Amino acid sequence: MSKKVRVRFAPSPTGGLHVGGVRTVLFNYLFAKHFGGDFIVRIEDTDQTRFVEGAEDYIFETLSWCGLEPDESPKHGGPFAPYRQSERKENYRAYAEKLVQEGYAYYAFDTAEELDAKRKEIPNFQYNQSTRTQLKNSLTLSDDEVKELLAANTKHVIRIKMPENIEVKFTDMIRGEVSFNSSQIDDKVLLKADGMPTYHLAVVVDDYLMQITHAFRGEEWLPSAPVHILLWQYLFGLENMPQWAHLPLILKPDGNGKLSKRDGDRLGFPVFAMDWTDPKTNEKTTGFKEHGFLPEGFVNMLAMLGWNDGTEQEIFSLKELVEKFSMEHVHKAGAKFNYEKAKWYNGEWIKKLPVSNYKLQVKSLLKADGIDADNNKLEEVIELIKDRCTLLTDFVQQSSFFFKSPETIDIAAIQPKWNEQKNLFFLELIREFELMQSWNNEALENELKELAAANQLKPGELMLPLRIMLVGGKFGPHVFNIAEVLGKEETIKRIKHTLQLLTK
RNA sequence: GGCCGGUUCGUCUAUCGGCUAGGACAGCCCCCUUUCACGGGGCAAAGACGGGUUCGAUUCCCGUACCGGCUACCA
Repeated sequence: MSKKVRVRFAPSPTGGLHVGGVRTVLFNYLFAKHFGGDFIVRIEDTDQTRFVEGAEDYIFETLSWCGLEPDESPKHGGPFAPYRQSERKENYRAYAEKLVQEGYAYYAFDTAEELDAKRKEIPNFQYNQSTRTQLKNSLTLSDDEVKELLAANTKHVIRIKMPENIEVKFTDMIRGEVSFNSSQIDDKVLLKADGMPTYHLAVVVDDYLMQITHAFRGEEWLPSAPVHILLWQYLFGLENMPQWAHLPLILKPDGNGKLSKRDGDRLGFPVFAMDWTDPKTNEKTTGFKEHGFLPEGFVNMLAMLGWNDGTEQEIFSLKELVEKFSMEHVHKAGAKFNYEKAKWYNGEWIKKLPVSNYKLQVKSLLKADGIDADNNKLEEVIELIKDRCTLLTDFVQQSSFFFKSPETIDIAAIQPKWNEQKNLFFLELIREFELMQSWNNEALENELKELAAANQLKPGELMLPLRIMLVGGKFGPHVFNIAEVLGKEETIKRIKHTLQLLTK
């Protein structure tokens, strides 16, 4: 590669960032960093009617959380500023005018209402080479009429004049050669009546101006690729065009079709990376982060949705992904999103990462549940239970009994086999526990076993009742580990409490 | 409808003409565990269909079917 690799992610700030979007960012980032290149974020806010307050900040917060920091962006600055298309508005008109002068585009004066009416009247109406001769534009109007309209500041757009019957082809990094016949493509608007460019013009101009070498985007863009190819040819030369890669789509888990926010709501899993509240409707959508995902797990899961390293390895850190990423192993077909597998990746990272990486998050999760956990004790507890958690939020349920007495005791689990002999045993156990000098896992286990033997009871009959007394239910790590962390006083208190419930 | 893309176990995927089609998630069974998980072992489960090309096709070509994307002065 002769030129420095430069890629861009070009979101429009219209709402929360969806997994498909983050995956596009990820592949951009991995590709750029693999080749020591730059990762640029450019905000495509050319549609002022769809602007949503806060969406841009949200995008950057999401990227930070994922560990995918841009090298250049409106937030990070850079030599090609500004990075917001609304602030680059002045750039575009000249290119559109140049296209008109050279005969590759034309002015169109039809109003949106007129075109809407056409669409109602004619099914599948398109503004294209067969219909443009009957519409109000600089191809049908005389030069004088056009000049007059322009001089009178008549609202108008600039449309590309699609050539007749030529093959437009390009080589996609993922799909190989893709070709289109220009006769099938309509005369897309390049410059809107408000003077803003459409995506089609803006993406070409800015990719050129920002010296983008490789352009990744979702597969839904494939049909408009020929428009972009032609613009490159007319404006900057095909030899300067970035290499395109159209990424496969992320599909809904059931049925078919693109994954949407609605699917998550319907099926009960997140679709956005982080919580997003729509400022207009106040509708809140929860994200992977708040669902208890670690950025490592989230990124790992996303990377494996459409890529593999050619081996059977599935767990990768970001650093490893950067090292190993290659376009040859990007899958062509769309992938159905599988939340169970997503959680598995996260569970693997919970087990793999040092507790210090996520201790603070668990702490605040507990706090939200009314538990103020001491740091040292929390770390001890997390070590004990992390193997049984796949989401950070699981820690609350799995650890709350370490910090406060269980709210409910599953007495039904011990009552059927409960008798006076066991009652006496536990009373005796309390006395023995009170006398113990060293309060630890093994000592406690030995104590219980010895006492059981002396009373001709099987330890197995006593372990479950003890667990229920301390935990409240049939779950959690080794019961003596729990007792050790709980300490003498609390352990005895909980045994006494349940004993009371049982003798009622 | 038109154009473009896609098609290997239920799901994510490996295979770059030699396959007893491998792995992972989910499922089922067993072991470990005096709870629940984790972990270990095992079982079950796939090349859409039809034609070519070839000694040999999951792999290459063509057609069909099915699925998806696009078809805005939205990105």
